[in-house]
Amino acid sequence: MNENELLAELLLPKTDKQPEYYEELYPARNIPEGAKVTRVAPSPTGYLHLGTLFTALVNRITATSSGGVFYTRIEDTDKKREVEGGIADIIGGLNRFGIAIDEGFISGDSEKGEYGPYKQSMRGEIYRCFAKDLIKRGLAYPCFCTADELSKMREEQEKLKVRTGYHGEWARHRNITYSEAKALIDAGKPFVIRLRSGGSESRRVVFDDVIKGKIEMPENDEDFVILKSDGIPTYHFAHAVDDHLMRTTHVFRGDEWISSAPKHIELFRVLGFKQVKYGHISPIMKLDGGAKRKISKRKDPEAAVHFFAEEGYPASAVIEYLMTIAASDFEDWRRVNPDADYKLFKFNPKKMSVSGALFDNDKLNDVSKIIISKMQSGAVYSALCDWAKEFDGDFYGILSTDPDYTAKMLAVDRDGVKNARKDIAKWSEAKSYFAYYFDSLFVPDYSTPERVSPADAKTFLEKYTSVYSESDDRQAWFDKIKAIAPEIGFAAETKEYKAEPEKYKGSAGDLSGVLRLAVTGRTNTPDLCGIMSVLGKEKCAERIKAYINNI
RNA sequence: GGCCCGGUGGUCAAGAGGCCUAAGACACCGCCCUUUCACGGCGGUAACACGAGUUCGAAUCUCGUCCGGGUCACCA
Repeated sequence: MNENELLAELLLPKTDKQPEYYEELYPARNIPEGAKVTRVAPSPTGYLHLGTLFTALVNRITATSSGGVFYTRIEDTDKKREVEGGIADIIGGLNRFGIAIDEGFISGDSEKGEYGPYKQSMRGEIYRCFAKDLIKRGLAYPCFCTADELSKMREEQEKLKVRTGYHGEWARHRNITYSEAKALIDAGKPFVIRLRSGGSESRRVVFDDVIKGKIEMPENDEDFVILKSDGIPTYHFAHAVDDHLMRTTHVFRGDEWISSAPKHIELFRVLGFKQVKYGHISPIMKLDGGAKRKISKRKDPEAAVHFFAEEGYPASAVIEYLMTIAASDFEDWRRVNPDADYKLFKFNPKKMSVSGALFDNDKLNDVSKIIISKMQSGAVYSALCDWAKEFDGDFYGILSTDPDYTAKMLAVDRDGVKNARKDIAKWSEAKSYFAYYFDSLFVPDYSTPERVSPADAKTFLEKYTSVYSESDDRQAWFDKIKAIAPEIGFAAETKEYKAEPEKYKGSAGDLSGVLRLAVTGRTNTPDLCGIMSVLGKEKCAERIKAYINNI
């Protein structure tokens, strides 16, 4: 054995597999030409965040568009930051948003697929095997520096105004010999394994980012850590080993990774792996005061995807909105395919924005309104109840008191209508939106519309009450309003009023405004005729009476 | 500070030297339609960060400035 082999045995004595073993264990995937293999590799240090969902979506749609595979891998190499239940929350969240997972973790505690294990903490031997191989080939070595020594070194570098980091002359253990290492190990000193970088700051690495295009940077020359002192790999090393062995073709990840791409590229090279393609995604931003900044899980409630569930945005609305950010040509496609599943959209990473998009709540609302407006009342009923059950128990109690009534209420202006209303954007708005259907939520408004005096309103409502019949269809219902209009100085037709406004006090439209106010306490509601028929004659009469008595 | 990435209306964005008098969507405003509210239709306000250069011609190419973001860990 030569010195390097001796060192490898000394450092990782129990690791006995060769890289070839894993290469054979995880053969090239049998997928069509051009199919892309992508993944999302969350670290269970918190709950599912918007950025992770967005990244997952982009990876998912890339795989789907190319007939490839999308898998999940858990990056739990940092035990200190791990959060209980994190995996279940993240994977469960992905599931709820309809991000189909072909392989890897499909729930909080189960995985499937031939390329596992899909949790990094279960892959220790694999990393060690590749690290050992690097040591044997003289491309990695142990470093015994303590955190303290490292920070002293850093201070010194800062004082000298040289680039900080463990590189070149500063790489203290770079030339450590077998016997030196052995002495330190025998003395019980902990160590990490560092890459012996062959890079130079004066040379450039160039890579073609599938989103951002050509990126050119100085080579990595840092002897960065690949195996931590507990034998667990750093992100960089795990990324190279895992994505190679799992036969990933494309890695879409947050653009905060751009700066470490040279490290990754060097790793792929020394390990003899085929370089994966990178697509660096710009972060979703948020306006804070006047400044744009990356959405933060600490400051912004919408950073945690849970927020959208609480607000009651349909999961599909959030995805639809994210798609509009992900692909600039998505909305064009949507116009042509208004009802198609977004998964059919052919995603082209070149159409992704290179600068970070500001999270636009107005746009989300609009997208969500469109989605809800297209739902039939049955679907609205179950989605609304599901939401209320979880987030607004009182409202759920109200909704479920009389399911038939609730169903009828939701059908107004929805089922069998050509152009459905774009009204509510999220279920949390429903309570106030539908308030007038329930006495416990109803808030009367005893004002009158602009062109209608309280006296006329009273007269109109008194006349109207005597002729109203619950069985009136829309036409009959409105004919009755029109019949009364001329009796009190209002035009029966809007056109008549507009033609000769001085001749009338207003039009039948204004009078229906009175009726609306009396019955619903609102100036803005869906089809009033439909509402009144759901409410029932008695309830309507009661509200009208109260209104008359109070204006 | 070094190194990267970016900068077109309030927001998302189209744009690959002449087709730009700069598309479309959201928001906002107006009009039309309309029983109300919507939907829909039509229209409007509003942008190439700045400065040099290259070119007959620049939103587009180059350089500089400014501004924003990211990153410089035994975190991912």
